[in-house]
Amino acid sequence: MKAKLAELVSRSIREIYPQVTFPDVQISIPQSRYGDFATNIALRLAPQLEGELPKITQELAATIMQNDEGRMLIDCQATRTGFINFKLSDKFLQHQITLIREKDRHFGRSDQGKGKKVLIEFVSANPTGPLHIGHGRWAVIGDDIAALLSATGFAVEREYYVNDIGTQVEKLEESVRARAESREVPEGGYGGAYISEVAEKLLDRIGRSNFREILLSHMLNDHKRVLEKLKVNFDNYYRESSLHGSGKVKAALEEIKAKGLTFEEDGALWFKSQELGDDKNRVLVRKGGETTYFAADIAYHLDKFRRGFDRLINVWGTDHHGYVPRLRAALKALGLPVEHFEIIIGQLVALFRGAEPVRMSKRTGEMITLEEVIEEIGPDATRFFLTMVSANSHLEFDLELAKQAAPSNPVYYVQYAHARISSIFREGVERGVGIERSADLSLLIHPAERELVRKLIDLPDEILSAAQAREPHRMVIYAKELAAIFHNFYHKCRVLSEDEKLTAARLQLVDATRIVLRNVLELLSVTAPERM
RNA sequence: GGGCCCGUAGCUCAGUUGGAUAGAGCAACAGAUUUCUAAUCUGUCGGUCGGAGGUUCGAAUCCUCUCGGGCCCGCCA
Repeated sequence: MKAKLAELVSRSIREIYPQVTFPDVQISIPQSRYGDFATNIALRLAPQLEGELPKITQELAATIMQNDEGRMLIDCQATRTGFINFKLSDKFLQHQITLIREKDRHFGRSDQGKGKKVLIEFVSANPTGPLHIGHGRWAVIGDDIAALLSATGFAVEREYYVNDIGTQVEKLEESVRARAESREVPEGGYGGAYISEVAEKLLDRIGRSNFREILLSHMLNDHKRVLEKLKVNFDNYYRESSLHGSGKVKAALEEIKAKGLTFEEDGALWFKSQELGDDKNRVLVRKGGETTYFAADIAYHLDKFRRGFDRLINVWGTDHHGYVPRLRAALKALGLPVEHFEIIIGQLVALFRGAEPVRMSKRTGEMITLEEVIEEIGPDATRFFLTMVSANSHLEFDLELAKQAAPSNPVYYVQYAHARISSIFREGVERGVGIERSADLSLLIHPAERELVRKLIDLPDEILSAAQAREPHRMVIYAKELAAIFHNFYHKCRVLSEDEKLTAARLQLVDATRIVLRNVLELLSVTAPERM
């Protein structure tokens, strides 16, 4: 919709001011008292044109109106402040109901991505302990971004990088073995209660030569199992060890060496990351000859690009933000397109029960796991709450609120709108009233009806901008707003009534609403219930 | 000490990449159902956008400084 209007505006500008070069036309959604859409283009054009702003604005508005051959607009107002406000015609809006119902599941989707390949890596938690609510947040954000990109025409793969080698894994194994033999866990090992549980479960296999692999599979499967409860599924689990086995780490290091970007000091091999924007140089090969995690990660990201992805997106927790410059430095060193490598940093989650903070310290072992949260409040509320807030804001997650079947709980509020619609159709069936093939949509002239259709048609723009910004929380906001507008409509406009024609028209509107609500919830992997 | 994120209504947060008189939800208060689900709706109350400078026709948004909170600063991953 925005693109259509922008095109109309651009065409009109070229017509009146052929000599002017102008920036992309921005179409915004103003407060409803101004109109359905607006543009500030006259404000931005005025300095170049030397004319008076009101005159330019008015000229442009008049031309736009003339050029609107599709009769989208009923009004196009120039304001004194330099805006041009658009009002869509009722006829145009009413027709959108039909289009939405025709597109059904496809409504909102687009092909902007043109099938470009995107790899999104997220969670990638160490297999050394249970997932916590923070992991849940990165998981949901990553999964939602992937869904948004799919919906906008990208070929997306979800990947989980498994840190299956190195010091942490060794410590894990030592800790489990110690517990299995009723010894104290070694210094710097893992001491949580889950270690004992794992030890107990794997006790009969602890003597096997491949015990470490058994242990790793166990931990990884546990993560998979929990993530599946959240409806997060990965296309690939990429093992760090495979990079070593295939010689990819060595090869990557050779490439960096060949560029003269390494040096030796204290028996270690260093990467001159400082020359490429990092605040210090980093070790690639340790004194003892072992490569670092960083070295493997370089090889991993090189491999991602070599696998043919146009764009890489990583979702990391804020505790890894300091790692960003060195990895970017490494990609630069290898001549990879850093501008196609994005890292989304997700801030932490603070859990509450009402006003009481829930402690989640690893040390005390009293950590609430992600699985416990899902069990307590359910996958829908978990996903919804974890998506609700922008990734770079801290999230205060109130378990009490998320659990409540009350209007103050936004998940229920949105789902209830969908259930209500389903209920209307159920009641319609009882009364022998169903959706007709055609209806006179011009009967939909109530302000609440207009407002509802007006909101429905935003879905494609909302998905597109949320995808481009990698900000799934916008979809939650949209869902809440749409639900609010629907509930308002529901109170003001009775759907099933004596008036058969109006009933037929409203059923179509309500059906379109159902489609949009369901599509949004589906995008967020939250269920759209028919009854509550 | 340095880096990243945050600071907007009593609380939790939006704010479309610099535009109009800064918006929601919750809480509080006052109302609404002979009706398709009251898990709902309507209205009222509520703001020096942490603070100070600066850039601009225009700043919550950009720059500098400053205060407060979170996270990080390893030859761990």
